[in-house]
Amino acid sequence: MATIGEAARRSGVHIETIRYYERVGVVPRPARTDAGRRDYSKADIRRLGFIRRCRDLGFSIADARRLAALTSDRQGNCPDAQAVAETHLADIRARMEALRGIEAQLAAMVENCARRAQPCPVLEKLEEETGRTA
Amino acid sequence: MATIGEAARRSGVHIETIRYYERVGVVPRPARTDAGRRDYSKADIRRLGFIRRCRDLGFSIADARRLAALTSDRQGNCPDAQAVAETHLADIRARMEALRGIEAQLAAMVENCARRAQPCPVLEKLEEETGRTA
DNA sequence: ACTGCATCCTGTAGCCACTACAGGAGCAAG
DNA sequence: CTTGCTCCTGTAGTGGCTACAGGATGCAGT
Repeated sequence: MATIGEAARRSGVHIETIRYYERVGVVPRPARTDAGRRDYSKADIRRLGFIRRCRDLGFSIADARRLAALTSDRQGNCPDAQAVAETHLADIRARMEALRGIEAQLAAMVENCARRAQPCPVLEKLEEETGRTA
Repeated sequence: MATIGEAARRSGVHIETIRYYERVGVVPRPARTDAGRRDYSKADIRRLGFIRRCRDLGFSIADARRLAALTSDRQGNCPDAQAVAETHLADIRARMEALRGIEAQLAAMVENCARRAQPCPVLEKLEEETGRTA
């Protein structure tokens, strides 16, 4: 059993974030000491680490909650976990695609700047009358 | 001179977003009709389109405001616009890098799922005791 | 026993860039 | 004159934290 500070150190989740996770129900409420302080079990701390790894991989809190709920019976729910991961992977790839497009446009603008083009290529491009990109 | 609805259609910025932009001061307050309705000039609408193109390229509102302020005297301020664009480009590239790492990890997990690995590779990976990725 | 500091508690407000109402007023066509 | 569209203001919600304010507790050193 550990204080919130120890749980934070061991799980890699900030104290304030741990309390936030508790508030939104993505981690269960831990035990309390007689004085009313949070008291974390090893399982609690493992759960915090699980959520952090989900977040590091870009999963939403809602997805992290879903994935955590699947950890109880592993075998049967693998298709569910796989579906969550695949949907997220598709989303990540879409975001990369969008960034690639932006990157290309910005790179072109900056390159024209380097060529000392006149007038300013950045502002020229932004003043262009275009339809929506998105 | 145009209503907010026309300005929205022509600039590609939603009505609610236009009012939001006015509130945060990234576009100037437009004229008003006698009845108190917003009345947009061509310059106003151009400015809205400018801001939208900035946002489409991922610039923050603060950057969009800075860039818009530079449009008055073009030649002299090109280095300023270039600096804003270059900083943003670096940020975009960093984000792409982060997504690439995530994409690789997710792709590996999902691929193992396809191989019918046991136990569930997605949950296994998330339960690993790791140091922080970020 | 007392002092001082670290850590903990709750609750609230701020961040970004919108988005979604609620509740009301005007305006143009049939 | 009614219907339905657009417009107005103001406020609250989204996600995922982060940063206080203002107080209580715990523990080490003297």
